[in-house]
Amino acid sequence: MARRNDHSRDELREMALSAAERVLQQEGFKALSARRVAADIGYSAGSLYTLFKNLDDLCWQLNARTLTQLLAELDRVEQTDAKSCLLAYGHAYMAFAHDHPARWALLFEHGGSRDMPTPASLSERIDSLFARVEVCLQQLKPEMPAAECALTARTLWSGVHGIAVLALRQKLFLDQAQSADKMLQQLVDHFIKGWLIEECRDA
Amino acid sequence: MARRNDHSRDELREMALSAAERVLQQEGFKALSARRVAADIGYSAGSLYTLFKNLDDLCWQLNARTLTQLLAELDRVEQTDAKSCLLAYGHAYMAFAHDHPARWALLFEHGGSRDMPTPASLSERIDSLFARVEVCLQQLKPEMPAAECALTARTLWSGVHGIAVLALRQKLFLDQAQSADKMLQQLVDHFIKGWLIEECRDA
DNA sequence: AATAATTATGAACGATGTTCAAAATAATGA
DNA sequence: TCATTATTTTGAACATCGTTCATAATTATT
Repeated sequence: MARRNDHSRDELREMALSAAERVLQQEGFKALSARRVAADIGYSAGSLYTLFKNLDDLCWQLNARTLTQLLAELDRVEQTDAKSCLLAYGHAYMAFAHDHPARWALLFEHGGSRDMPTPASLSERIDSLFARVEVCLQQLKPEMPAAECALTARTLWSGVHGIAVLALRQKLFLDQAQSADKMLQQLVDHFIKGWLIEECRDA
Repeated sequence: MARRNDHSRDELREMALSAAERVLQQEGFKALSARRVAADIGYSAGSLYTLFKNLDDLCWQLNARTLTQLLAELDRVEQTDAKSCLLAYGHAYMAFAHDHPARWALLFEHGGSRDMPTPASLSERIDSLFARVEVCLQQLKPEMPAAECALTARTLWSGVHGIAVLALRQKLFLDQAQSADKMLQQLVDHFIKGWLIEECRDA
């Protein structure tokens, strides 16, 4: 029953999001609740609804943060050769998924219910991710029209994403970890090769 | 408070699973609850716990049914040419995901929390799915060792899965529906081409 | 007909998301 | 300095959730 003014509104939002990330990381998706997050930052559950419209809103904002962090990881890639760069992106992507499974899963499993549209803050970041892939592809095929470039980038990256999903969810039933790396290598390798080679007969 | 014996135990389980599927299909994941399913078959919530260990158990059994239905869809493919067959599998897979979004999503989003292992009834069916892909690949490269075949099948199918995921979740931000089909075509086409061509210089 | 075995119930428990009147504090103006 | 206004935080309340379990109601068996 009080105003404490210990922190600004933005500080509180930041604290709440950090707490939510901590809960996700350490105790998984099922442990994430309004009361839990509120308790972790020393406030009551009702207070969260001053900072966020509802829990969905908190998740959207959380996802935006996750994506910026993921993009930052991708930007640590230093390969200049286009294909090596794509592979390094893939590795970074899968490493991120592996290191932050709950947050990464939330990225794709949240908001799946109804027509609820993905907020712009998210779609911008996703586009920015695809843009990095497009740059690599453009480098491999300079004369390629932009539309094809966008499509191809999404095809290739969907493949990388799919490997990450099934590996993380353990739906592959091979001998675990390094298979995923091999698969990534295979995917990028064969896809790029097949994409570049137009001569050499139509198989 | 009574025994009615209107239906056998197995009939009841069947009714409950069907009701759950109906709820998922018509009202989405968030509408699925023990009380809802029980009410839909004219029983009380507590009765469900005579039929299933808990809601997770119901979901596992539901997923097993979903997978058998998916496999049946795949078996309607009639292409004999290996590559056309793979493409047809891909189309069938994505059509299924499109037509049964909630049940399909449950297949991959359920049980993601902890070390809870995928039950054998599920992993068997998933293996059976991969087996179909392996047959096609084996046909394209008869001399290929089984281990490589298994890995390649999973790589290719992860790609198909990834396209389905991102298309369904609308994380691609192209002009929707037919892009997914183009992407599928692109993926299978380029991946297979790149996989088959070993001569023709190493790009 | 009496007894045993089964099956369905609904109340109960703790937990969830969310709302909102009230309470407590800070800011402001006198 | 004090009264007033504006802001912030609360905690109780509501409906819902998964789950358990003693008990009631019914069938099966003796």
